[in-house]
Amino acid sequence: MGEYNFKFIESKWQKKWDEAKAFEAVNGSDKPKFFGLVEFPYPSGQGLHVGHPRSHTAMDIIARKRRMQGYNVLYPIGWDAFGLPAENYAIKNNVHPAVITAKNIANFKRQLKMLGFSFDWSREVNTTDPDYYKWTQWIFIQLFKRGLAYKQEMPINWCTSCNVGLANEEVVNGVCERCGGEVIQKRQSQWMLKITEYAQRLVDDLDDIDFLEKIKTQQRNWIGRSEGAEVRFTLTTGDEMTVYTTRADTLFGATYTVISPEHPLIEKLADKLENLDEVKAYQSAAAKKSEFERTELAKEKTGVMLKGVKAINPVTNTEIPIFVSDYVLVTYGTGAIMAVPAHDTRDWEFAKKFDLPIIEVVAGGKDVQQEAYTDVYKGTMINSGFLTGMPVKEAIPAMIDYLEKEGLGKRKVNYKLRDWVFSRQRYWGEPIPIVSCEKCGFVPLPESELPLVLPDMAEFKPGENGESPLANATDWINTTCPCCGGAAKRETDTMPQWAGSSWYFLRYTDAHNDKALASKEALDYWTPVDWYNGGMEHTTLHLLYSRFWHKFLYDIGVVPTKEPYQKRTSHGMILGENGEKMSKSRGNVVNPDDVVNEVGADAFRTYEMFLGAFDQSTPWSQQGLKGCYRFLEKVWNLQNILVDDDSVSADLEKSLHKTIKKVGEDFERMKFNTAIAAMMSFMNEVTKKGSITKGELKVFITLLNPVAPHMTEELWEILGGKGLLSLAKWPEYDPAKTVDDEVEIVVQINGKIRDKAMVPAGLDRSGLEEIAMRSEKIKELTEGKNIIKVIAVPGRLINIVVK
RNA sequence: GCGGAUGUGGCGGAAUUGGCAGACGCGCCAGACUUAGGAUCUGGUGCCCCCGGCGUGCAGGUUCAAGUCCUGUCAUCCGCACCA
Repeated sequence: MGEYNFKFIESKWQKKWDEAKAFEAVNGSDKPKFFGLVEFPYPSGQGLHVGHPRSHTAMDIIARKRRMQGYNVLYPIGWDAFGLPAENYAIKNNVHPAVITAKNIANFKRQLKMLGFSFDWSREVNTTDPDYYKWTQWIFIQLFKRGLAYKQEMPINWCTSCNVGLANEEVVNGVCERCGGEVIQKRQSQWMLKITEYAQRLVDDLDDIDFLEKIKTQQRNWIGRSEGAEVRFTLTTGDEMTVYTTRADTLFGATYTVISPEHPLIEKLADKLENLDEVKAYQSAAAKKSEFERTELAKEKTGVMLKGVKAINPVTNTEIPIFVSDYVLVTYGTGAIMAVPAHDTRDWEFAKKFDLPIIEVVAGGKDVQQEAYTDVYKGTMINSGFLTGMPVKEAIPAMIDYLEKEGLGKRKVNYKLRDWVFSRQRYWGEPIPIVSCEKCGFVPLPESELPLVLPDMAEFKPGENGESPLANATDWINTTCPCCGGAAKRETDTMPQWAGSSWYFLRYTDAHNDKALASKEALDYWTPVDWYNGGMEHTTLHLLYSRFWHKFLYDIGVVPTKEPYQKRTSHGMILGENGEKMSKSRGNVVNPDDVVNEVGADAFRTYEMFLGAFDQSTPWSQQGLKGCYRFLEKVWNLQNILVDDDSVSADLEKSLHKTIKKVGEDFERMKFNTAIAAMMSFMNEVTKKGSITKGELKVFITLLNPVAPHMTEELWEILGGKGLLSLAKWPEYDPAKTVDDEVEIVVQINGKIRDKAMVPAGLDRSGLEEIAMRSEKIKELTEGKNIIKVIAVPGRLINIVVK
């Protein structure tokens, strides 16, 4: 027997799998399908970090097991390759981003191959490939044609030092990620996608899919649905303002109103305002505040009262002041609120600062002069006319009914979700396939002209005024209008990185189709994705965006399902050995290349799955890694005690069947650590026994194969197994052989363990009791005492309660 | 502030419905083999005042029985952050 030479074994089997096309999924198969998905990586210059293999190995285990169970498995991979780091690197080093991206992809590919994942490499996709982004552009055009993509002036992040527009991701703690310069808001025309149109469906359809509950919760919170009412206030000038509230019940307690600094009402009332200068000054001060300052100063309320105009509370008919304050957001509701200081913390703070009246309309809290009482579930209405005496929960609909009847307001649902800012003033992204024509406005390219290829440029620094680098590609920009044939200009903004990743999983089903993003047959067969594992950090970005795009594609008949992913799970982070997040600056980064070089891919994979609970963050441990290597080496060395016999021996049969059951079930629940622990236990038992038959070892390495595929494949060959182990049959267990004939039960007195006994497995309560009472130890301890009660739990314990 | 977690030996972590707390691995201790050991093998390893007690962040409660259920409280991490 040779030594455990993982280097030789691993490259040998990787080559064999490639040659045999062992992991290629089949389109047009009549087998049941399984579509397992992991997030395709952004090919960064740093190469793979240890977080990638955690997710990839987990899904690889599931995919390998499914394959052995007879499924037609699609486990694909690709590259989410547009994005800022490549572009920034390109600017700094004067290399084209395409060059650096190709180099990074080659490195990532080498690393992923070295880890032995059972990806179907024949379906590899790359978001920067024109054959791919042709369809990203195609989807954009469909969105545009249906009014879901529109251009609007929006504030963007502007670095005052680099003189350049920044994506949100580039603004860290309110300053420019690259230079640390101050970031302010600058208005610029931007492409937007109407994700808000799908808000309700994005919430509702969560009920039908199998996502981790915390993922659903996070998406629901992000979408932020709230039910309330819009209420119309008449002003003393005869004008009107509409406010949004979820607490219509408190209208009797509204003692002032507030509008946001950007609210159009200010413009409208301009001539009537006695303190217009003061108001204007406040507006411009608010506009100048950076996002950072606004959140920094969140606690301290500021504002200005509009002089010369008041609002009339529609139920009390009292005149109440109108304030302008930046604690009210123009982007939510109507940009105006009615303030009820007695029952809203923010209004209370504002009222205290400006010395405004606080009127209690819900009784049951503490003194509202001391703090706001905001509980919706308790409390009774007071000082509220026809609502007085009602509990809050009834008063809310009662008030809305009244407002609707009187024509003073109406029911209204609002969402926190905003439309998606889809423009980036950047080079390294998909060009937006729209031209702007003076006569025809925005015109989409005809589909026959796709892909609109990103022009090759030597200079891709962003423009002076926050324009995209593409603004310098004059030959490319100037074109003719597809509609009228006149002179027109191309859109110079590109799409964000989220564009290509919003539909990539669909492309895997039919990766080389040049007629459609994928054929109908392929989509019908493969979608939805059965199981998608990825990081929590994408929950309100990629995961939400791609659900939106998928629903849109469903609406226009491109995909057959409402939801893209049937099941979504998430893995915890791997921390540095010191328990901190891995980062270059902390110097605690573990490089997969080094690990594989030292202990091999199989030990690396095993440790990544063993180091802790899959869904939780856990620190890396070099010693722990060694432990997994030792385990594999011991498995390898079982050859030393091999008995040439294809049957399973009587004394290992039960353990083997129990292990099959445990490993299979634990894999499904992503309890990889306990599955591996069970295999370690089995191996320890074999070692203790001193021998293992060929038959037993074959079953055992089949179980281990999804975790450590190379070594088990080599052993399979040594044992004379037929074909590839990776394509062999997953073992089944006999439930009858997973239960012991005899079990140890404990005998307790008053809940404390006093004795143990081996009893037949099926023994009933009275049988157990009899055995317990016969025990010498128990006799002794219960002597002269009063037995009050005996609790017997078959298969577990007997508890004798004495006094 | 809101939302979501998490808290168990020296360490990473186990523990379906409440039913032997500490599986498995690391580390540590002892022994074996060795010229040698950061190799390998064997045995041991929660704590203590050790014939008996005590132990799952802390304080209570329910129960024959609580890591698990209930009430309160503290700590740490993550996400959102003036959303009316």
